[in-house]
Amino acid sequence: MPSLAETAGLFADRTRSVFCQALLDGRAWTAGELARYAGVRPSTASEQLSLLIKGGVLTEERQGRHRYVRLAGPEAAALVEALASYAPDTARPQNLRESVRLSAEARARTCYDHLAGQLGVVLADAMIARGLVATDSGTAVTAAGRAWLADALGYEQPPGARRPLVRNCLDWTERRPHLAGALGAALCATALQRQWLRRVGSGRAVEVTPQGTGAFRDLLAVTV
Amino acid sequence: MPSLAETAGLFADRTRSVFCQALLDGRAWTAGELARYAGVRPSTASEQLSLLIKGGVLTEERQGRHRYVRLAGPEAAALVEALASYAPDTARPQNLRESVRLSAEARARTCYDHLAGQLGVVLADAMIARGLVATDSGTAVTAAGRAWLADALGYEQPPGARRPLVRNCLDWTERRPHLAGALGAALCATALQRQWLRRVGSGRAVEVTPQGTGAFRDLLAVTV
DNA sequence: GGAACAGTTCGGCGCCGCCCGAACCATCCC
DNA sequence: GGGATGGTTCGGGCGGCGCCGAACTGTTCC
Repeated sequence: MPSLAETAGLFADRTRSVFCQALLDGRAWTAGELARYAGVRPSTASEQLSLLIKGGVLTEERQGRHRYVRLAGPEAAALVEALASYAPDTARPQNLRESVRLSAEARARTCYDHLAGQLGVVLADAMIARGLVATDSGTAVTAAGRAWLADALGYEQPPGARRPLVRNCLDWTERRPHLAGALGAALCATALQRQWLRRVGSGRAVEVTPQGTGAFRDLLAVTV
Repeated sequence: MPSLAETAGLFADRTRSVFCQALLDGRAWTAGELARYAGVRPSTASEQLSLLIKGGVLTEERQGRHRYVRLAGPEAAALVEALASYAPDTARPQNLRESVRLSAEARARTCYDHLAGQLGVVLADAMIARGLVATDSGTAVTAAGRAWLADALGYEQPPGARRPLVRNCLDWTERRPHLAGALGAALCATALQRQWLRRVGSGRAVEVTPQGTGAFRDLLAVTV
């Protein structure tokens, strides 16, 4: 059994922590993707990934010449989330503000590059209900979904893209899946850019703006 | 807002992690006590404590020439617990075993050097009910409690001891207090030594042995 | 005032950890 | 087979961090 210091040490490095936060989307990334994303050489990424795997934070899956890694499980993800969202609130008195922040994050927050919290779950439900995403065999974007994506968000999947368009990401507060993947990321980016959402406070919480309420109703027939 | 790596770095050191685990008992320790406990010089302890305070993990309270520190709050304690109890379970398939481990820890586990979980709470209730511990003004061991402690556990408070005999420690799973302090530590140590309890698995879970069931019934009139 | 004690600050030392480049292995594709 | 690509291993360099001892400040007690 590892000591507290050993476990913490796994995350106490910029590169490794960036890896873990990227993997919070639940996907399996290749070593090269992570290296480029974190801005380090492949050799460095390889070493750091091996440490995280040995420490039980990640698991790997070899396919041909690729090395896919993902978070080892919900506990690992919860640990990453807890460490990432730990806010010191050095001045204890304002418990009120702290609880406001936490409930704001429960309502709607970003989960690395897509949306989570109640908002993320509601949007995922709506897209499934409207037939934009199919869940019968795994998770896939339907033809209607692709059209919607191009039409509503102006997003076309770049040719040769590795990242799947859509992927379930279990929400650690809601315990229900929301949508990650390129679709989730595009939706989140568009919503922030067009000011359907704006970030509140210094954390990861977001809130729906008035025009956002209208946009989400028009696009997905949901009230948020 | 601190980065994941910064937050993790606060715990990624042997000395600082030992401090945090000691403070899991909910008490306020002085800088000198922690230094002796961790086996480092006072100057080192002073520096490391300042880092933990600046990082929002601990809070300090100066009284005369003493510097008392304690965990900053439940979130900090939860983080320490999560990091300390993170078990890799590298082989993912056995989700069953994992859930068994977690429920075993909820029933009965060690909280650094004393007992927590449902078992810890039940024992604390029994000791209060039998008048061994008084909770009217703070928490204190009664005369009967001292006699019981000497008689049942063979424990005498060493002269000049700093550590209080008993102290409430809020349980993060039960949300109710159990007993920490020298009493809790002595009880836990005795129970393990006399095989009233034994550790199960590689985590912090313990289970009550058959002779333990009898011992706890005889000592405290509780069935566990 | 003087002595004992708790804690802090500072300089310096040693080690460990992160990163890179280069060389190397394996896989895929033509 | 040959070339391109993904990944690993190894040696080396550099920086930072944790530790200590020594000197200092502040508190308590006689």
